[in-house]
Amino acid sequence: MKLRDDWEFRGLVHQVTDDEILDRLSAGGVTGYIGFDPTAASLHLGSLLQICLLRRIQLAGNQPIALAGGGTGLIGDPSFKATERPLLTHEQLQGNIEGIKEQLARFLDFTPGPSQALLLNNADWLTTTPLTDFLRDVGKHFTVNQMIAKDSVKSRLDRDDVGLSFTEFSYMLLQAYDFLRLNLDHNCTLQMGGSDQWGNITMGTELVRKTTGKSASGVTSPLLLRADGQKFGKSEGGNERVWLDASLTSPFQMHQFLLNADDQTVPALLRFFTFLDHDTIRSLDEATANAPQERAAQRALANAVVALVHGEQASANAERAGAALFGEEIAALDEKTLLEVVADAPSSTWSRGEIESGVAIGDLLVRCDLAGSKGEARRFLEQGGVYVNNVRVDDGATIGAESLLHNRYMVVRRGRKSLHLVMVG
RNA sequence: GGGUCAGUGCCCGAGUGGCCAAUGGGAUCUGGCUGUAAACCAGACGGCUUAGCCUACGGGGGUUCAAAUCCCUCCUGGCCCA
Repeated sequence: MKLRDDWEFRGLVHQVTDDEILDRLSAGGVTGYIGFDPTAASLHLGSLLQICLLRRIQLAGNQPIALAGGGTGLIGDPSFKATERPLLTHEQLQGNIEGIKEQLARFLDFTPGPSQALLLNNADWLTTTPLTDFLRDVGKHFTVNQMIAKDSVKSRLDRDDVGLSFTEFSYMLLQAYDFLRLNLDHNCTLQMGGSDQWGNITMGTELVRKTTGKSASGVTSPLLLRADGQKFGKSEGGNERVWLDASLTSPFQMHQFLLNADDQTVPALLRFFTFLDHDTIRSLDEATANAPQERAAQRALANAVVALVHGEQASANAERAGAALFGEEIAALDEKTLLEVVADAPSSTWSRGEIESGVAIGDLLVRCDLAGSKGEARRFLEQGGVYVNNVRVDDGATIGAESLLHNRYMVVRRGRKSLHLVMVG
């Protein structure tokens, strides 16, 4: 299977600077890079698509470079952002860089050879290049006229309530310089990224061409949208992203998130985020069409992605926990299984005395962090959204020792998916 | 620096002295229907010791019986001029 055919099947290509780049990648021997913004200490599900691209080119015999944006992170990418972003402190940035470098390293193969992955940090050259050299060598190749014409900043320039600082405006030059440096130092001839990076990527290919006289290529992947048009990657529990760091988004939560993917989006997710072969993907498409309630595609997706990010064991555990939580009566579980099922849920430890003397359900919710205030707790109760050990509880109820499972545990649930484990200790 | 317009609840955005905890939309949350989906329907959506009270309309001060609404000042941003 040639890379070109695979990528076309998967729909991974949105825009290319030149179509032949796909043939060169298919043949192998190309060095390509993707930059990762250190805006947080962990990468998220959206970045996983980009990570997979690096992995895909490596598997096809090319050299992938994962570039951590330690230098560009000091500035901030304004592409398609509605407002100016506050600058990260050097400390935050340093911490974020450490976090994402560690994550990136898990997905690529660093064993020496022609397609050995590299992990670089653009702070290494961006913070050491003299400003005057930069302006003469990089800035001179671009006109402000073309820079302000970019779609990525156009909306900011057209709006009459927010502006665009020079700092952020200059970002595209820094990214272009990254490409040039990688081209000169590592013979890198390809930059990939999400479709929002197209403008920045073409700045880079242009700079390489003008400086070296040689051509460089760019490939972008499509933006992933849910059936309702929302950007993919928000978790169900609010506005938080789905992180790759297990301490921010547990394997169980990630598994649940993917399991809940809607039918319209699953085919794309399977193609973007998994390495399953084409026949398997096609049969999963059919399964969704013929028996959507089985959610075979969602299950395969969740298992594959969690296994990729967190390992086979974590994936199996997450699947088992979900099955137990949504399929069986929680009170029937033995102690060991119960603890596995709620392993990811927040928990709190209570004294036996306070449980035995009875706790008002409203207070319980607030203390378990399932309600932000007593007023909110009352609302949940009135709406019938509160469960103790999967049994609905009414407002005014008092919870006592009789609710303890195995004489020690109590699973408090708000709504469909918000859990809390109460332990007597 | 000068002029001018603006800053409202998570976001957008009404409100120009009392009827404003503040219309509306979005997001979010809960329930219903389903497949632990989507769509759709219903409700909620500042806090509390909840027939009431407290805190809120960029910050501070003032006028008034009474201010998100008027005045002063400061901060922040857009646009125009220098």
